[in-house]
Amino acid sequence: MALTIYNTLAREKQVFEPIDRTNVRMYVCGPTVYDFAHIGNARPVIVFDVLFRLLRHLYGEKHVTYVRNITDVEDKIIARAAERHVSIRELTEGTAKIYQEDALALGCLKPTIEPRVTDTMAEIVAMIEQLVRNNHAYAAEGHVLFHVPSDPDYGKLSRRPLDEMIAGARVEVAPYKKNPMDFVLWKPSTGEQPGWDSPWGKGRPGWHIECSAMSEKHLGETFDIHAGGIDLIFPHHENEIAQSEGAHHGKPIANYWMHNGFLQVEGEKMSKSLGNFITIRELLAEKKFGGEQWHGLVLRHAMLSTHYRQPIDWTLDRLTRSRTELMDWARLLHDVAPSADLHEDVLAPLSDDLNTPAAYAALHRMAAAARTNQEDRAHFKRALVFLGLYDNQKDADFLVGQSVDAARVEELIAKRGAARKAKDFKEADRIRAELSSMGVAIEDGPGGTTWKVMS
RNA sequence: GGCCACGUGGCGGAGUGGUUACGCAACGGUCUGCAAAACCGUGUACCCCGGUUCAAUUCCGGGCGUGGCCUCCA
Repeated sequence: MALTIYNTLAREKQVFEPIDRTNVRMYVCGPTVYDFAHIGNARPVIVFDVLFRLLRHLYGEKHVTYVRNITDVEDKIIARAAERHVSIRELTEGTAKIYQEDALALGCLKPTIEPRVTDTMAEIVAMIEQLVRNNHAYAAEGHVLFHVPSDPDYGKLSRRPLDEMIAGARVEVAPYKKNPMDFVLWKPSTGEQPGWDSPWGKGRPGWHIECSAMSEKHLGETFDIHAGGIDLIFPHHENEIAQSEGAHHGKPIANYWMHNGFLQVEGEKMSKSLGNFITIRELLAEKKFGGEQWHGLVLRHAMLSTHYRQPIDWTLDRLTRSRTELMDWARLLHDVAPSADLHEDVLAPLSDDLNTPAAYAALHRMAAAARTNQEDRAHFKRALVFLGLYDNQKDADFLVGQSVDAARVEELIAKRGAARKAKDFKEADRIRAELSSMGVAIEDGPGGTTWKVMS
């Protein structure tokens, strides 16, 4: 089965052909750890985790290297640390830890490597020196800048003509820039600002160079897939290409570029000013969205119900439905042993540019079959586990922060059973209503009365 | 202002130059003390206007709407 990927560089779907089948390499731009990650940040984390899982399935677990960086040097970090009167280290360590916990709660596998900018400083300096030697960069007033006109291919990812960008530039151009488009590779640090020694004095890296340096360090000069949010296409990814390919004499940095679409909340742009800004942590642990807490796998299920390149509207309705469905599946699959092989009906749509909604159609067929057949249950469970959507939870586990007194429920069910036996249906219905008011639904089946928590 | 993406039935959401997924909700039925679950059945949608074509939701052009980038926000 051929894997096809929509390559932003080519603006078309292409058959994926790895450089080295025994070491397939992917890089995803991770967070700048100055604050909690929001739900929009969760999208690439989840989506490209599915890609990681798929590649591991296709090429073998030991033959895929997934790098997701943590950017722990950046001006927003400096500002935030000063605001809170904590050290930069304290801020970045704490934020990075929460990010990693969030990713785990969202059902994501740990990346192979999670490099930090602060551990990559020597490589960053070396790459900048190489760019200077290759006449792609110049030093000026303690800064080192990438000279955009030195790269005739500049703009090939975002497909923006240079002259147009310069014309549209709204920022004041720093006087030391040879060209308005030139961007910073290294900038001087003074006073309290974190800094590292370099040939250009004490300073710190610009925004884009860290990804070029970290990807080269861990994946080599050319690797297979580079991914991130669509808003990173310009300028971040464009500049990464310019840096890496400038340093490596034109060798491509990555063969395939993948970008996930944007997320909105209840039909509006998520922003602090609109008051609809929502972090992953708030969804998981606080009752801030719809007055409820949400299980990480419910969030994952909701996120994957739209194709990754489409815009997604993050709504309460979507989460509620995702939870209901997951609970239904859990009732079917709890304690079922998964089958060894992954069903082709799920694999095929995933292999078509991660078409998760089409894969979900297959899951629904499998769910229907699983209701009557043990073998189908095993296949269905295998598929859900593969997608990271299920890890043997009970249905009520997906109702976070709600608790039901199980002993009391069982007691009422027994009383109702006695009333039914005595044909006192009025009393039986009263007890049903009482349970219902507790949020418990009951079902009389051939094996007795079962109950579930209503979502 | 420039560039780009998206606009599918009540809702979510794939996909396709002709045979129109899938899920939720709704409605009808079987079953049930009543229900629920399960099962069976019902519902012909593709923003607007032109164009190409035997045929367009699908291709092209224009418009409208929503969003993104151009301003170190994924």
